Amino acid sequence: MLDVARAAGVSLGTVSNVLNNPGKVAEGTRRRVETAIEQLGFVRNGAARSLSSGTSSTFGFVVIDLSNSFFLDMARGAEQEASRSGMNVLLANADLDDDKQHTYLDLFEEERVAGVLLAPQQNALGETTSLRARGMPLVVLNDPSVGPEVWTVQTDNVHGGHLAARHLIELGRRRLVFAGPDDLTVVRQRLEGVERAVRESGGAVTLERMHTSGVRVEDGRRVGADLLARPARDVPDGIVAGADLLALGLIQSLVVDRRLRVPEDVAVVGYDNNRAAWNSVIPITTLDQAGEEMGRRATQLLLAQLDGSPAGTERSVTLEPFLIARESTVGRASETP
Amino acid sequence: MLDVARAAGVSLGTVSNVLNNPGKVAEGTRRRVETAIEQLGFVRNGAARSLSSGTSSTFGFVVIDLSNSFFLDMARGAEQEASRSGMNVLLANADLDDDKQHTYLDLFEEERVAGVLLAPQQNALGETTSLRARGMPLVVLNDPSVGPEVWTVQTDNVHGGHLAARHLIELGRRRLVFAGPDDLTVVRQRLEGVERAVRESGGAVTLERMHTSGVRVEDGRRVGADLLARPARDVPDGIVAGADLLALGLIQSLVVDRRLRVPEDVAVVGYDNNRAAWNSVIPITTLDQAGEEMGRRATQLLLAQLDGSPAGTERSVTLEPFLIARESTVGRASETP
DNA sequence: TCGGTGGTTTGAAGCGCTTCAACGACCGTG
DNA sequence: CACGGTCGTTGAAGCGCTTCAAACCACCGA
Repeated sequence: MLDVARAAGVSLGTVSNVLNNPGKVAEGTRRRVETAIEQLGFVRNGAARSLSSGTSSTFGFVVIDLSNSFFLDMARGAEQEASRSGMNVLLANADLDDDKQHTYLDLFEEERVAGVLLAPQQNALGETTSLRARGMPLVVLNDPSVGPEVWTVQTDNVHGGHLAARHLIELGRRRLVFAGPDDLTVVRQRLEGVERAVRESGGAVTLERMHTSGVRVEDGRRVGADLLARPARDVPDGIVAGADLLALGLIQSLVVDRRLRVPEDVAVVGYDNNRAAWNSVIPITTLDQAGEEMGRRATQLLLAQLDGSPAGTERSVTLEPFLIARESTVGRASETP
Repeated sequence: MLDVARAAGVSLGTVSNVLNNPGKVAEGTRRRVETAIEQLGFVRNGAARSLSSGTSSTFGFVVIDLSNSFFLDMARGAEQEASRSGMNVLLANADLDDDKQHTYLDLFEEERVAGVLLAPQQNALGETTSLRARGMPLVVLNDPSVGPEVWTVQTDNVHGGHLAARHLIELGRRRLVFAGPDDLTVVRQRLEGVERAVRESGGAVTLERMHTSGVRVEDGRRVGADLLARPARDVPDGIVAGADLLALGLIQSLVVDRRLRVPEDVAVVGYDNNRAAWNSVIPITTLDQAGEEMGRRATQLLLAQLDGSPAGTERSVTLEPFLIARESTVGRASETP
């Protein structure tokens, strides 16, 4: 920077002003400095800048699994919102590994980013509190298990489950199945919503719980094989899958076998609006959690924290998921993309 | 850090040594310092560290489109390799936007990361040279259009196309189609390989070129619709799709229609080994480009640059893609997962 | 007793920037 | 003509760390 100053015949402070408060510098001087910067190919040292000013223009986003398009949507939303305020978002993929999640949170803390977003494995409580303790602005996305002192953005999974089941019931389905694993809070909440919808039907609708060991495509295929092995009277006419990949595998096994038609015999609803859902042979009706919107809102909360949020600011945002009806429940005709 | 020093009754330099050269510090002293660090919840300031030492422990990876699992694989591989040397990888998603790509490259340069990985939109030449000019270590992945002065990791697309076509020919297919857009260098190279394989067959095999406007699922469905509209004698018995999503859409439209069976009537080969390929109703035979391996090798090149690479070091790595045979060509029996 | 030795610890000099009090030149005003 | 105000500009004081020459301190063998 000193070189630039010399080349332009001004002092260090002036160069700094050109960079940070161009308004304060006289037209001619500014132009001279800019030319010098250009010619010397000067790029200011961000480390020095943030050390000196104590601020940074980047947010860190630790994502537990970027291969899930839901999380990537969040990242995209965060990026959008951040760039509106001249901020950047750097991503760290924890790849389903708790240690990595930890490592990256530490890294962002060391680097003194302006704030941290975290879309964690379930139950990130331990780490998040230690960050907050050091006063690093933090927003947690999609983790229902954190305490009220943490700023969060979530979706209402119970409501989503309710919507899914009601959709099937309104289509005339009476024997429902909920398929999914036991060990994910969000899946349990979705089930809760389904159960409520069934209860509200006043006995007209039955619900069976099918357990899977995870939410992968294979788990879904296994559910499909199970259904195909049943006598006709035990086959449900509507299924809510705990996640899209599950629904995808299920539908695939039915489509290949061809004895049970989707949606004529069995209507299927997924959850997440994963890319997988729209790329399926039979596009899957699903609950959109508006990942981008979550990312945007989370970033807004982060910005609010930076501005020394007014005391009354709400720390927690809950978004309502909405149903996207596709072929897997309503058939080809009335598809809404 | 001064607080830590005082709390432990030592000098600043000693605390720094505990952090960076623990071997140099006497057992007892070290323990005292560590306790103090623990108690005060001290986290060293990365900005100051990298300003002072002139080094950083993080790499920046600018990815043109993280929603493509191929690129995510690269990121995963880079991460693996980097962590073996105690480095971290921060991701920036350009989201198919050239400006963002530019912005993030600038950001990483400002932040003085230890090195930059770039998996660009085609033809990133302009930017990469400006980075190299400033001496920032850089490795470009998967862009055939950069010059020889840039360190790169690539795959041999011509060879991949050749493998794909040979696979079909060996299965007895004689009327081939190559489907894909014109405007992607990598796709053109794949076509080149296919053409060579056809030429090598000495006239026994015919090749038709079908143009698509992109490499999305819809483009593939359109190809499928086109085939279905043809009289039987004009239907190919083998198709090489320029990318997996294309193959996916194609297969879907055939599966739903059911007049053409895959692979009995038409065998389909994709390219990329995208997640979409293995999650397809009929798992897709595809060419794996070993994204993780690319990420690992790229990181190795970066590390080599940091170590002041010995003069003779190869600057460019080309990996051979390999074929993964799945149902879409070999049917259910002989699937290799 | 004394210089030598090697393992530890110290403290001051930066790293490249931002910030801010202070300075100077110039203007309009009383 | 002196004076207070403005607008631009300057330069020095840090920001929190690493680095490294120098100091220190037993302890050893001569």
